[in-house]
Amino acid sequence: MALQQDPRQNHLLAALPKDEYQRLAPHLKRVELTLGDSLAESGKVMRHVYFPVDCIVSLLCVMDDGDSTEIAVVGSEGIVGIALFMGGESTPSRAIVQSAGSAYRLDGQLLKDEFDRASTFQYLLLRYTQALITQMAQTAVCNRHHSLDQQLCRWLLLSLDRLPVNELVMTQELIANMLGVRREGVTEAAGKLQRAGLISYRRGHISILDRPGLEARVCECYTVVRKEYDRLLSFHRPG
Amino acid sequence: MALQQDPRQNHLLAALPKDEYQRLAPHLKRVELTLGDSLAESGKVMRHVYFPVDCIVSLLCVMDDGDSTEIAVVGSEGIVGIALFMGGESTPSRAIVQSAGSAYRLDGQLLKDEFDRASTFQYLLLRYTQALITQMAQTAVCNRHHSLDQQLCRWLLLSLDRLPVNELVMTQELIANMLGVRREGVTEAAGKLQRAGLISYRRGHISILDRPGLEARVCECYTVVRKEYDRLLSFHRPG
DNA sequence: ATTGCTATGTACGCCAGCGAACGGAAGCGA
DNA sequence: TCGCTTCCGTTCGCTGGCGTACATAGCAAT
Repeated sequence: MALQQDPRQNHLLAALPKDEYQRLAPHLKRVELTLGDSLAESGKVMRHVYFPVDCIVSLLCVMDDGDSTEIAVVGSEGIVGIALFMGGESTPSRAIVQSAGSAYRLDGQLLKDEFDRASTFQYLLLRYTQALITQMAQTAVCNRHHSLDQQLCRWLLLSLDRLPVNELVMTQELIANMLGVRREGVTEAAGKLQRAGLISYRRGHISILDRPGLEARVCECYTVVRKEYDRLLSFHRPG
Repeated sequence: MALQQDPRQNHLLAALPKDEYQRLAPHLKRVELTLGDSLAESGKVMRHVYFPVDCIVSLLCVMDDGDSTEIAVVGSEGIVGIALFMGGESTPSRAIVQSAGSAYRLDGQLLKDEFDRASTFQYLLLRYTQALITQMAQTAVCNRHHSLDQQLCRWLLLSLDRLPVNELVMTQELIANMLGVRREGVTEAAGKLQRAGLISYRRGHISILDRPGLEARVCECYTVVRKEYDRLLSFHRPG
């Protein structure tokens, strides 16, 4: 159905006034992304940005020894490729598809041109970037102060907020990569949540059974990020 | 002497073309900052931005239980108050003076006006913000993967890069607050560095004796941030 | 159904950093 | 000079997460 093909399922695109959107629309190309796809590599100049509609993209810092840590996630509320309008054209982090789905791709130069019109688009992208900064800052704090259990809750909730369904396709191994911890640690933490009846796990599929229960366990980091996203990004879809 | 009073000791101001600088100059007010001064409080709307010249400002996330963690530091290469041009007007983090010195203060509305001219100023501020993002991301990674010893090295080097001298006035208690660890942990880590002849500690004063030695011990996080700052912020002072 | 791979569960020793408690010493002010 | 405050050093037991190793169990392809 038509709605399924609407770029305006992405919140940033949805918030654009008509004229700005119509300038961009012809250049938005729908792309299907599958788990593990890379949208940006460390230090590599980016040629496009991506507006997710129903996928989730992780921003990961990768270390010399191969260990990685997720520093933020992006879903339909955002955009992948902020370095293009911030001016750096690349970042030291990678962008990896964490949950398969669709996105709309836009050429980097067109993005910059529209950004430089000092339009609503610029306003939206900058506010979004500030929200993203908050997420990264809170990730740093959480890494320092909170238990793996709580971090897993935070991670699950952040992912759920960006998905239309209550299930995510994700192995414990992958979650461990995201959080930058051991796989065994995730097994144990997930086991606790499962025994508490909050989630149900089966071979690469996590179902959330009791979201309020998760929210009761999660550390404040999730709430801080959530509120800041609401505050900064609660613009209305224009007529 | 006159140079001491030059706002262009701040690199961002220094990089402005003449006309843009002259629009701002009359509104830049020099302020003396002392250790512990707060330039921004969590959630509070900011009225000014600050361009440090020889002080260091820490951006801290404070948790409900009072624990805090530094997510980035700002010196003469940057600006405190990015939320003002990013659009949010406030952030969930605090900005605290970590090393006393001077800065130039600018009214938030004037900043926004100049930013919205889509001028060099905007270009510089956005690039700086991207560098800051890298610092925050790398802080998150470092918090996850590296030992307190290495983090202390990283912290010392990041601070040194922003100071004209080889000594910092800083108690171990404060460093612990910044890093989000116990004071005893800092004592131990600093003791190792001292025994290795890299630093010398005396009651609130740290002298760096062997900077290459520190660089040899520090984790890659420092290097990544350093390189990204160099890459993004190596613009020339215009005639 | 069998095979084989991948995902998950569990166990064990290890260590960095935590929390708490205390002693000593450097500096400051009276 | 004395006394008080702040800062630094050290200890001890504890625990969360690490590294390693191995055992089971879904799922898919043959």
